[in-house]
Amino acid sequence: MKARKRTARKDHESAIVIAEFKAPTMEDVARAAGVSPATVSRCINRPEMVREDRRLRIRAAIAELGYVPHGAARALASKRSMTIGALFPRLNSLLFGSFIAPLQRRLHAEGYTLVVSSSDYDSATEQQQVSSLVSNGIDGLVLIGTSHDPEVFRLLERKAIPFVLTWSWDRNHPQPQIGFDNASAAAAVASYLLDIGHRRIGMISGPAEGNDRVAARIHGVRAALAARGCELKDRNLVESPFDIREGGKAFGRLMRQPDPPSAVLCGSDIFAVGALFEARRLGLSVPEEVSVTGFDDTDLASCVVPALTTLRTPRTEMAERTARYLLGRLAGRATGSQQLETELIVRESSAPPAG
Amino acid sequence: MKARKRTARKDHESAIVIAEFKAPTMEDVARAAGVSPATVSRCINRPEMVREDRRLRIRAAIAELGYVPHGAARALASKRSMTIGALFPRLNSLLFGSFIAPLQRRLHAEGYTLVVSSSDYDSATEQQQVSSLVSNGIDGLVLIGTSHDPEVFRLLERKAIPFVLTWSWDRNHPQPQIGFDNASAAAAVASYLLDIGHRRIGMISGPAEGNDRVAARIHGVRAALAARGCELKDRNLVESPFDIREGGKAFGRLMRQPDPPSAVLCGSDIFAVGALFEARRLGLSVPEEVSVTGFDDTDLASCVVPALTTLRTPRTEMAERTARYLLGRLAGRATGSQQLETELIVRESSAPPAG
DNA sequence: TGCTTTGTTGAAAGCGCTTTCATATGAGCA
DNA sequence: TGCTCATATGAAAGCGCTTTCAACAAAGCA
Repeated sequence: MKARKRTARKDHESAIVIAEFKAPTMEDVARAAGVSPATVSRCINRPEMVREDRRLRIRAAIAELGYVPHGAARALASKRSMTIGALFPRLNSLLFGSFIAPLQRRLHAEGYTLVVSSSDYDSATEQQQVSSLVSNGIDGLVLIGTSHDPEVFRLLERKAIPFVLTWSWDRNHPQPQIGFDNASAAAAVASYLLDIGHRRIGMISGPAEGNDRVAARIHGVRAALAARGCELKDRNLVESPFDIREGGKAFGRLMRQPDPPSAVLCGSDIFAVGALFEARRLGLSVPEEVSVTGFDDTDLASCVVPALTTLRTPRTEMAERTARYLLGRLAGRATGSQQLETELIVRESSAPPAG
Repeated sequence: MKARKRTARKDHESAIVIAEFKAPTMEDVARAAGVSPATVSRCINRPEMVREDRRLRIRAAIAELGYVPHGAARALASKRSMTIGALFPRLNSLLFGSFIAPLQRRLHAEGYTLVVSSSDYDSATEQQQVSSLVSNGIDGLVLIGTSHDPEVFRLLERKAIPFVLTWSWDRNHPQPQIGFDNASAAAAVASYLLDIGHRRIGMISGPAEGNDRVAARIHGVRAALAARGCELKDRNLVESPFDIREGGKAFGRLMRQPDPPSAVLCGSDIFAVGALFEARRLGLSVPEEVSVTGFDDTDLASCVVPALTTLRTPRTEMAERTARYLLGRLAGRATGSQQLETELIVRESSAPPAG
């Protein structure tokens, strides 16, 4: 297992022998098992092609030498890296448990490694990251939302890398998507609030610029209100960074108006949780004095007191379908876009307006 | 840029010509720029070695062809993949914003890609994941905690892959570490509670098995209590999965005892937040009737009402130092273990016991 | 028995880069 | 002018694998 490196000194000086570890290669395994490297390779990749006795010998040799295949060499020779990339605008906790984790679990089960990175809501960074992922040899890519620089798609198509857009669904978009309709999901929440009697509705939204999901949610709320003869007044729509504390501040701003909304529809559970805490600080009781709704149905939503009325987005299912889609594409199967359903979860934080 | 693939049919049948995209290689760039591939390679990796006029020509060719280097080929030839692995027991939100994100930012700034994965608190999975990471060619590895299978270290040493253990600090551990002393951090919280008069102290802890950080925290609390003539009774120590709701349940169990603790020390902010909500449900006021402390000082800690007294762990600094350490090792610089400081943050959720 | 078919195997040719190594060029100096 | 030295370049040899391809043995068939 050790290779000896001889550093010979001139003439009669003593030779210095340095022992150093050299990672075993496939050739070493082949030699140890008494077969050719080609057979070792087959044994690893398509074991059924190798006769059983040799297979066992090879496996024993692999175990004994502690052989670990060289991924780069493999990728170079086979033209597939067995890694999938996922590029998110930001790596936040919301994503994690419910989307990235199942995605990676599913991919890993098929032998793929998931590489995640973030673009920080910046188009140039996104391009650069996609390029870096492509350079790293990803076999497939998961993107969030529909709005991306055309250059990104050009590169992916050029390299023939399968990709899929998630977290949104837009029937007019040409690219493969696996997501839900943010506009109608948000509209459902708004309609619910209208149904139980609210007319003065406020909204806390993420920054809409460059974020199609956020924009769609705002649009959905506006549409739902308009359909019932209401409107979302500019002063009742406040954009805030995705952060609990900022959500609280936004809520404060909304509620300190002379004629505050009777219900605040939050574009994210993050905001709603912040709003709940802020309401408590302001001495406003939820839902008696003001209703608050969230979006996404994160873990927190059901833990919080009062438990949040929110819109459940099918993140885990989305992750699983995304994995399946990509794996399918990589296996040469053609699959189409998929629209997923969302569900309004009514809990304790919403009620008909007082009076 | 298109390669033409001729599928010739026999004899006089017409030939079918299929145009397909072929990603440009370094050779294509070299040809376009009128130089050799070697020069293109140098232009990418050590631009100062290439004369300016050629450098410009090469860059123009790269841009024009949309050339993206082939990472696997690069890794194979250069023997470095420019990726760093990080293996966590679980990918939870806590880690994300405050540790993984800064780690990846720092590494990315130096041209490295971070690959994260999780072992699910399982030693076999961990080994397998390390092996997979090594196979993927990581140049360095970040591990959490001190307790790992010797096989893991063997493999890393064998392949001469620099690694570092984080989130813990144990002066008796031989491996390079960048972390903090969980035992004394937890002891600090316990001492504080003792200082303000608590004697009946309960603790909600994560599952200690196979988790050296959790074990150290319990140990620290025990030691601090013992030093003041108190003890952590078995019935006052409850282990719970890392989950808000479970934390709440654990709190309920603690408080429903005939002689409940006057302060509950939580081994994680997660538990403390759950405890806060549960207290509200039980009609217990915090801190008047029971003090609650957290651990880590996550975002939530300061947002929650009442704001959490907690122990701040230096996650971001740890990430930065971890990155610096690994980058240093990769640059051939030798660096040592580093112990980081923690800080007790007193907020609203703790007060002297009633009466 | 002679033929085709099926199942296993090894030799060898790359995959797209990096990195010696040798060479060429021009500058610096005497 | 003739020499050395520093600098910039290209040719070519791999990096460790996968994957044709051809070879061969064993099996099936007539």
